[in-house]
Amino acid sequence: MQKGNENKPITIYDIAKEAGVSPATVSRVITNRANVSNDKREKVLELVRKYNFQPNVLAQGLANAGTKTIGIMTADVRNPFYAAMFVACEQAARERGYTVTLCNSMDVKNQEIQLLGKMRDQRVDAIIQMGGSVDDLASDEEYVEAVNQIAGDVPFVTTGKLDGTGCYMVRIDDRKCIDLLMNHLLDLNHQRIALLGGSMDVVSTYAKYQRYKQILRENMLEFDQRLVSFDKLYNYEAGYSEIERLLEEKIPFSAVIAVNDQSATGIIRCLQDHGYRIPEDISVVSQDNTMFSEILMPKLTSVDYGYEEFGRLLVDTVIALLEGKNVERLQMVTPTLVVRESSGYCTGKSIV
Amino acid sequence: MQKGNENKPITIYDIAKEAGVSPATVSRVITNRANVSNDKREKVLELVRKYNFQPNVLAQGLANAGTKTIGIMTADVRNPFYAAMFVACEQAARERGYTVTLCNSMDVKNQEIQLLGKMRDQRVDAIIQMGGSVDDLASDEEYVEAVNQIAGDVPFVTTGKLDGTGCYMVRIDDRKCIDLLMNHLLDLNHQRIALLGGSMDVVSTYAKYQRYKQILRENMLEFDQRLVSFDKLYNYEAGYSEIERLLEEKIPFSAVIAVNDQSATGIIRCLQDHGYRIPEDISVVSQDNTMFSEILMPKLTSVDYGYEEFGRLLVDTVIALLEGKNVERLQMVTPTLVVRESSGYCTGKSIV
DNA sequence: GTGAAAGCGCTAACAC
DNA sequence: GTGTTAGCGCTTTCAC
Repeated sequence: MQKGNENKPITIYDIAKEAGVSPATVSRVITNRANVSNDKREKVLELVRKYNFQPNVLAQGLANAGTKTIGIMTADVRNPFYAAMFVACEQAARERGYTVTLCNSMDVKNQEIQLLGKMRDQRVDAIIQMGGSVDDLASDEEYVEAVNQIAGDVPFVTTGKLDGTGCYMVRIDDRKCIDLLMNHLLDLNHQRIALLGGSMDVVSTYAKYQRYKQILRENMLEFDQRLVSFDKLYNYEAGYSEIERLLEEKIPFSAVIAVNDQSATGIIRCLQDHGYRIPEDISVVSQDNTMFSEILMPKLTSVDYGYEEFGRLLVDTVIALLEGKNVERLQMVTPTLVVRESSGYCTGKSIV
Repeated sequence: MQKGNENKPITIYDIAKEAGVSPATVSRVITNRANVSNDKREKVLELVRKYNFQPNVLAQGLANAGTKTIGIMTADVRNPFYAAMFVACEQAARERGYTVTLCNSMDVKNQEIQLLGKMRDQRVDAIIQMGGSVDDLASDEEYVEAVNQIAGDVPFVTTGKLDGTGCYMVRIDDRKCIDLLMNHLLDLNHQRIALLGGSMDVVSTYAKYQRYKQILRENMLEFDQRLVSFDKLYNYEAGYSEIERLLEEKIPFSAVIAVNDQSATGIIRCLQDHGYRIPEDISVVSQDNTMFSEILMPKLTSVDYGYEEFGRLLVDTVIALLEGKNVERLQMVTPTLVVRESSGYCTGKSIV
């Protein structure tokens, strides 16, 4: 299968000697960066195939030719959203001849900065960051500085934003997410709709909140501050405690939009713990459409981002940048709605 | 924060010049591989700190000093088990001054072989593989060859096994998993216990099956072939369809051991779809103790592996190997049982 | 204990 | 077009 790995790995010198050309010529054909006569090119290519030759990436990197690797930083791959995104990026990169390398910041800013440094030291060609400081509504100054300094000459693309850094953004259309969800719920006759989980310090959450209010207004529906979360996390517990708050304070509502699938899970559990049926009594819709959506009881109506295309777009953007092409600073990913079991028609005016 | 990154990155030559020593000496102190007089060492160290100097890993790698990176191959990080393991390894590696790099084989053998090659080309110092061909009961010949050839001089450690490769194994004690689960269930008066999901072509699953039969025998309980899965997958669908089979064929049982949390999810959903209550009617216990266990309704009784220590052991093993230490070929991780809501006392002889 | 110098494998001027 | 040569930044003999 693999040949020529018997002893020391093959180098361009070996190829050059056997082909009767200079190492430079070999380099030229494998990098495809200069003209080489057809016969020499063929000869070299033949040997490359024969020995299954792969240029040493370390040497290539050292010689300033780039490492063909993209550094990806997520907040935490254990979150299915990031896992899905990472795999999508990995696949896309693979197809384009790039390698990816992953690190998790665990949402700790110091760690983020350090990892940025690590990536630079590894000479990644570009960096993609998902989650962490790039989600901040107000970009952290120190982090901005770090990115400017460390990733200064390396393309930096993110699913969030980082004011003052010339980073490239590939973002989910947050407004559209809410449009999808609200229209679905309004069609089902819901009027008292909660918006639960998450924090207004996060760009996307804040944008969604704004859109939510706007739609309410457009539909002459009352906006009730108590129905929305302002400074919560994005996990199970946040969902659980927030819905419990509504229940305990007896704030009426018939539907809830969860900030993501994990919080939706907590919301549903709490509702069930309190004896409510979903969607008969209360509808719950969510965002992210991770594996949880399929697996929960009831299955979740959730907004999907098209992970595969999302990842591909991220990687394509990085590569376009690397190739010196002109790229839009901000690109949008359009979400779609996947309707499942957790949302239904609202019969009563509002429950609770 | 970070200093000295203004222009071109600092090199050992810069340090050497400023310290009034030779580059070799600088190298000696940063690698800590030879004796250097105390005053020079101090001087160098001071400058290293001053400039926050980090040696170029590419150059180090090229000079055959290792890259300080561990390649990790999982079947699919979107599986919470692998995600948890990866993060655990990443943390452990970080603490020991190593970097990790992740790739997903998607359980495709050709891909696995290719990725092995990619890792070699990246000059990883060692490889950790979790899932994929290392889970095969009968190791695939072609894959064995690939590992021997490609990863020949690179320490190779896995959570599975690979006969004929001198790989190192850090494995979960499969028998113990079943002991924990069976004892728990037997204590709860269950007699008809199903073993669902997974395939007997997988080492761990097979070992568990053997142990299951043995415990049945020791307790004078009947073994019913129809109660176990032999060639299924490890996902939601597998769980769902297997339990449905039992239901449709009216095979009596009062408890089921799921091969993992994902299949447990399918099992529970199917049971609920058919109107059974858990654990009142049927107990479901699982393995992996991933986030699903906490989040499901009911919460899952599941076997935990101690991800953090597991990851640490994996990484420690790798590093011990790299340091030329003597390491046991096979090390065991001891699982523990986390009892939650999905298992309860069996009142009837057996349900269905 | 310490420096000089060769070499790791590749790329990119620079000649020819 | 193609070869020669000089790095890229580090480690490691080999002398001293």
